[in-house]
Amino acid sequence: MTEDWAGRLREQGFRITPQRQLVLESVNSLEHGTPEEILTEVQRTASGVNLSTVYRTLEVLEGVGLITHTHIGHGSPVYHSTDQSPHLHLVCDGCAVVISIPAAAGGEFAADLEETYGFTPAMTHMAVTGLCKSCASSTVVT
Amino acid sequence: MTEDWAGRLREQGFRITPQRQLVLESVNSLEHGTPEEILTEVQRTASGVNLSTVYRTLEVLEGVGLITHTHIGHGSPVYHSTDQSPHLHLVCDGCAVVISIPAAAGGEFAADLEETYGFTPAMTHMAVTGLCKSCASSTVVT
DNA sequence: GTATATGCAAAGGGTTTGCACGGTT
DNA sequence: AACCGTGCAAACCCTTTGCATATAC
Repeated sequence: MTEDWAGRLREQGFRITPQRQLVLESVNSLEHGTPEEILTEVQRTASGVNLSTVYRTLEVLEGVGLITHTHIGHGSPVYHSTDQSPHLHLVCDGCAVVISIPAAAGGEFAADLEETYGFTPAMTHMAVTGLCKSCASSTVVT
Repeated sequence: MTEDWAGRLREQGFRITPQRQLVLESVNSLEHGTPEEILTEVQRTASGVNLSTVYRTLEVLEGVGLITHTHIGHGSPVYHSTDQSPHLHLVCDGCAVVISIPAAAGGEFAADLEETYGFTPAMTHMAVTGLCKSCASSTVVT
């Protein structure tokens, strides 16, 4: 975990609270946790913490750059520490498995979009959906 | 609009109703409409149509292959006719503009994912977020 | 006539917000 | 002591569902 997470918060005028520490630790340990999952993890240590606190805390932690989130399909976004090396998410529409791959894998595509359309993609922010190997071979087309 | 939309529905055992026609027409004319927007458009002709009907109808129309949807960030998905040539969506985080580009633009990237990870992406299903040219140059980083 | 589609209203998931209390600084 | 952060509950948005009625076939 970012060693100076507390300093990071203080610098920007935020206070250090047990909730913030616990949420940050949970984001780290879960790796791809939704707010609900993060709450559950936090509550293993501090059962009184509220879901709204988790949402507010995630916003703060993201604001100071300690975490980011990715939209992985229809449900809640998932959060991860910015300690992790930047990665893209491949989400299988069949079995919902999430494959993380180095952000560099999208480098050429990103450069292309930049050049051709003047658009600077943040490809880590939205997952790429599709079918994983096993689901592609056993696909049932409705 | 797909000339034989009615046949397409009938073939699969669905009935032809004014609502289905109106929803399909609205999806066509709006090009990137959310369910709510589609309802509003439909209601210009038939004010009594209900939002739940729109949802159910979109599901049916997508099921028979007349329309598809794309997730464009946090809000509701947007629907488009399958008559349109397949395209990717670039969505600006700054001004929310949606740029449609030929699906072919992602071909190399897709081939790469396939080869390296055995993953077959459906890149038209999730938008690519990022910053458009003008927002990239005037970025206010909070 | 029969089964499907619709309208309505209620319920459901996920997220945000107002407010008073409690904790950090 | 002042102010920020939290818990709680209510509100909110989007979507789905149960049910009785209406409609396409």
